[in-house]
Amino acid sequence: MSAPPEDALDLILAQWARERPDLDCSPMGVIGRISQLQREVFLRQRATFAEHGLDVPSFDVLAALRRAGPPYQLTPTALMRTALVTSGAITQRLDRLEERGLITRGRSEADGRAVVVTLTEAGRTALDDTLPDHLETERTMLAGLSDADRDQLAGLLRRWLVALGRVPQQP
Amino acid sequence: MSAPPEDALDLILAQWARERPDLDCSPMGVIGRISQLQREVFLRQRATFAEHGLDVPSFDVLAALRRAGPPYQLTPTALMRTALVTSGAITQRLDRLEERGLITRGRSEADGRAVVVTLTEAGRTALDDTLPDHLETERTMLAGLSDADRDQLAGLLRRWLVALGRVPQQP
DNA sequence: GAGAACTCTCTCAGCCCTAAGGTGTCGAGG
DNA sequence: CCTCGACACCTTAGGGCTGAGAGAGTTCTC
Repeated sequence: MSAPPEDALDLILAQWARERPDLDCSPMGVIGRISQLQREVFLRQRATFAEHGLDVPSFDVLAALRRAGPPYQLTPTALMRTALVTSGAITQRLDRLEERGLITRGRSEADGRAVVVTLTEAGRTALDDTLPDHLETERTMLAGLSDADRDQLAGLLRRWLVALGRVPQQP
Repeated sequence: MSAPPEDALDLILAQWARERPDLDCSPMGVIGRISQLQREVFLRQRATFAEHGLDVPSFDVLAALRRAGPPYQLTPTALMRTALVTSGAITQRLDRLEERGLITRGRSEADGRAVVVTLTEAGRTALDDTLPDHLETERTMLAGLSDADRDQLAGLLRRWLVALGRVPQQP
C-alpha cells in the first residue's frame, strides 16, 4: 500500500498514522525534515569552521561584514538583523571577535548611540581563507541532488520564506 | 538581467556576487534558506507550545513517547536517537519532565543499565491537548505553498536527507 | 527649545545545550 | 568464572543564546 520508509520522518509519520489516525500530520513531513537538515548543516559547518579556528556565530558576523564590501563596516544593529539574533548575542559575538583582533569597534560619528564595527585585515584574511572550504562543504552536502533538484528546492524555499513574510529590508 | 531580490538570501547572494565574483556561492541559496526557515519554524513552535505550558524540547520528548504507542515507554537512549541530542541533554529534559509529573523513570528489568521512561496520564493529556494546535501552527506556516508544492518539497527534502546518510534505524 | 518617545548598545540572570568524564552493568572469550 | 571492552545513564563545567532592563543619545512634537 504505502511505500517503505526512507528516512526518519517517514517512520515518524507512520507512527502518528497508527496512534492518531484522526489527525493529518502531513505538515510534519516538511517541517520535521527542515529541522533535521538544519541540524546536519550546522554540525558540518561547525566542523569546517573549526579547522580554521572559527565557529558558526563568528563566521556569520565576519561574512556579513565581508560581503558588505569596503570599508567592511556595519553597526551591531545591522548585524543583529542579518544574523536574526538578539542584541545581547551580537554584543557577545563582537566581544569575542574584538578580543581576537578580527574586528574593531568605534563610535559612529553620525549617531552618538551607534557603534561601527570594522573588519580588520586579520578578520578579512580569516574569512577569505575559510570561505572556499565553507562553500566546498556546502557543495558536498548538496552533492546528492541534481542541479535541477537544487534549483527547484531553492525556488520552493524562497517562495516559502516570502509567504512567511521574511522579506528583505534594504536600509 | 537578473530578477529582483525576493528574499534575504537573494540579497546575500547578490552581495557575494559583487564582492567575490570568482566564487560560485549558489549552494548558499539552499542552505541559507534552510537555516532561516528552521529559525522561523522554531520560534513559531515555541510560541504555540508556550500556550500549553510546554517548550520545544519537552514536546519533543513527550511526542516521541506518545507516538511509540502503549505503554508509552522508551529508554533515554532511544529518545536521544530520535531527538538528535546528547545524552546529557536527554537527562536534563527528563529531569524537568519528571519534576512536573509528565513522565516517570524506572529501572529496566531486562537490562540493569537501562532506564525506562514512561509517559504519565498527565503527560499524555498535555501532549494530546497540544498536538492539534501544533499541527495547526505547522499548517499555517505552510499555507503559502500549494499542495503540489508541499509534496514536491517534502520529496526533495527526503531525498536530500537520504543522500546525507540520515537513514532511519529500526531497533 | 523642552519634554516625551524612541533607538542603540550593553549588562545580567537564566536556560538548554555540548563535551568530557564517572559509575555501574552487560556479555563474549579465555 | 573472570576479565575486559562496550554500553547506558548521569554529572559537571562551560558556551551561546534569550529576555528584561538600564544608560546614553536622537528625533519628534508642540
